[in-house]
Amino acid sequence: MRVYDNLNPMQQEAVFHTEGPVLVLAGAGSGKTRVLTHRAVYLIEEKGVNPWHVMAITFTNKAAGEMRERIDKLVGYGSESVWVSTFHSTCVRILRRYIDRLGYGTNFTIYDADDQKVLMKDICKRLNIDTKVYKEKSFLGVISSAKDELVSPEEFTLRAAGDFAREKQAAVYREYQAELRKNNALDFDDLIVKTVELFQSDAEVLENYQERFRYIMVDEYQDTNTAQFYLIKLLAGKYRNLCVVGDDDQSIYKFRGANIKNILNFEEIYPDARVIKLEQNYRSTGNILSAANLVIANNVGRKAKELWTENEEGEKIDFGQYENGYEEAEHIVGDIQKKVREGRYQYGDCAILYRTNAQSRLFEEKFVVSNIPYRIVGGVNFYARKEIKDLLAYLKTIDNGMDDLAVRRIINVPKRGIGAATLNRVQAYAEEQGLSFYNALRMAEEIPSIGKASIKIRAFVNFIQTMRSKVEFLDVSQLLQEIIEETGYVAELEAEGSDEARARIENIDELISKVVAYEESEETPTLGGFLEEVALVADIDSLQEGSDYVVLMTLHSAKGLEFPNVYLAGMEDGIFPSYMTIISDDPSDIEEERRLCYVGITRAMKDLSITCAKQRMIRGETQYNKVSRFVKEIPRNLLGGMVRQQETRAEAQEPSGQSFRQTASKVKPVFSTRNAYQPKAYKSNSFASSSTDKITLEYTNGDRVRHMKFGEGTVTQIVEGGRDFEVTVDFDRVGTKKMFASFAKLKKV
DNA sequence: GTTAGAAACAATCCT
DNA sequence: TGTTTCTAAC
Repeated sequence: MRVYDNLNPMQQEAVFHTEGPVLVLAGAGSGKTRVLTHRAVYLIEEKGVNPWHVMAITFTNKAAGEMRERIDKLVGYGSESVWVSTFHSTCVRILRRYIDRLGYGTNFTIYDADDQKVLMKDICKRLNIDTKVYKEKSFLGVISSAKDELVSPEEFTLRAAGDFAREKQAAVYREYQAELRKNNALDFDDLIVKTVELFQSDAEVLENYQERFRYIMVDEYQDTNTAQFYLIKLLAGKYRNLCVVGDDDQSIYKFRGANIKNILNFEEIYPDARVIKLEQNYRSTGNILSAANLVIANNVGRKAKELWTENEEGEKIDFGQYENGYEEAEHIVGDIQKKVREGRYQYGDCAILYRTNAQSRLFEEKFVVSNIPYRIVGGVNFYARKEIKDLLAYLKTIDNGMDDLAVRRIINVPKRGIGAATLNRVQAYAEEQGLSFYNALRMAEEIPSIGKASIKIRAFVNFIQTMRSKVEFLDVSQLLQEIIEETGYVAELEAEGSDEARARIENIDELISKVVAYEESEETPTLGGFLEEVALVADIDSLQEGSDYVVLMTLHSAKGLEFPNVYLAGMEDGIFPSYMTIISDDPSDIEEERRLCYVGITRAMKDLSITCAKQRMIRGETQYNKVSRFVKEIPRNLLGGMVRQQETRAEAQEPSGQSFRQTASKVKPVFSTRNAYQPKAYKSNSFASSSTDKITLEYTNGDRVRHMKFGEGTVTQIVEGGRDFEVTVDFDRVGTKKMFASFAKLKKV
């Protein structure tokens, strides 16, 4: 029992109590992942449970990957049969096997937010809905919430009777669902909903999985929505060995349908549940933890618990208010630079957290100019970029001919001279004949009044048919290469020659390497398998530990992570808590923001800095914001830095006509970096790349190279340092800069 | 049918 | 400020 000796008594109880329902209320940094992994190990090694019967379910691939790794390390034999997966991947796996019992094809496609929007637009047009009055997005929101709550189109319709607006939504929902079925596609929410439907309608399938998953563990239980709740309830229905781990204080996904009652009422649904609280925090210093406790204490209706730690008090929390967002960013970047220079931290120890993705831009500019390696998590997903979606649409079309959306996306990309008028005729014909869009294309010659366009369509169809016939013989990567060749997609971009086109080509190269990586990681790689993986990756999944770059992300993305040195930026009323929650008439909205703040504070291990700005540009307008109310909930004695004067201070003054640079010096505290803010030279076009390949340089001393931001220049020096190169370049426009090759992405010209 | 430039418009957070 | 949609001219 050696492994378990490192656990504290509460953790041990959670690990050893294997039979029946268990609720583990695990505060931030209290070692819940350790509990989960050790529990899996205990089941297998001490209780003799077949690994095959053990399931651990999470929300992100990253969390699942970490858990898998740790279980593999601890379990001697058979750990690979433990089912460790996310909710969505789990459901996809089940549906790929059995969804034909619900009348879908098992090669269904998964629609992302973009696809949903395109589809919805189409539906609104068809139902004669004025999208100026009723927005597509609001319909999608309504549908998504309905699905989170397991409300079917039929039930929605019943409930809507008598209410004009609701009836309209019901009609849209019905149409939307019918269209998905026609395209043999599922949206994200459907993955869960359809699995629950399957279990409810097919006792044989349910029984099959109940038998398999005799011991179930659920991570981040406070984030589950109603559909996920039923999914778990059904699965655990037979053996009832269900262990859920969560923290009501970290419930921050109400907007996504998370139902906090799932965790708050667990004991009512499972009266025999054992409840275990983990309250010792191993992550943060005393000061940081006190701040977190005092902030969250302002919420009402929580499960009583208070974190404590044996760690030392540590540094005070550094607070600073700055004139504007630029100075805030400058200070933070300067502070990181300083701490790294002093050897206190590496770049990889530092994280900047903010409320909205838009806030990342200012930091990015500073990092680029300062030549500090950084990585932004979130924002536009790699797989949502135009060029990537185009190529994926080709693969999808080859994989599933019923996915009209994919076909429409690429039929005229690259330009084939097939225009809207022609497509409308094809569409009409398809509807008339009850064909899918693609099948209508195949019969182009039959379609009246389509004329010469049918020749162009024929060429496209032939291409797709040829590719389909090759699926069996070619690897996915070969398939992709051939698509790129035959369509001339990259060639067209090369011809264009703009910076943007070059960036796109880089992305396409990265897509190719991702395909190759997929083929290497999988025993039996398939086209469908790749598309599936792509549909389910989140940006956070690609964050790898041990890489030395500063990480920037939203507070939401940061949940579950920890960093030695954390910055909470933009702590202003109106930003955090957000404007939306301040004007909301539901007071619980503010509480959710406060929980988000709690999550943010508890990410920090040793150093925490809180910053805000007096004025800030939001969508071209200057806003003047007060210091966040959450900051005021932290007592002064825990704060260091330039604090005090701010609290009594009234609103910021009128903006003078001066530029930011000039007003800067008078308020700028501590670390005034020498380089004043430089206006950006070009449109920022940096793409954070996740490739980890060992780099080789395509240029040497004296070569001409191009940098995304600095333009062209001449290489004057290359110094090898570890697994990277430090390159010195004399740029035509901005002078000499030193940078790391892996980060600067220099291109030989 | 395609393109570029102008006008309109937008309010977090995400698997 | 940044992105999407509309319009007009090729």
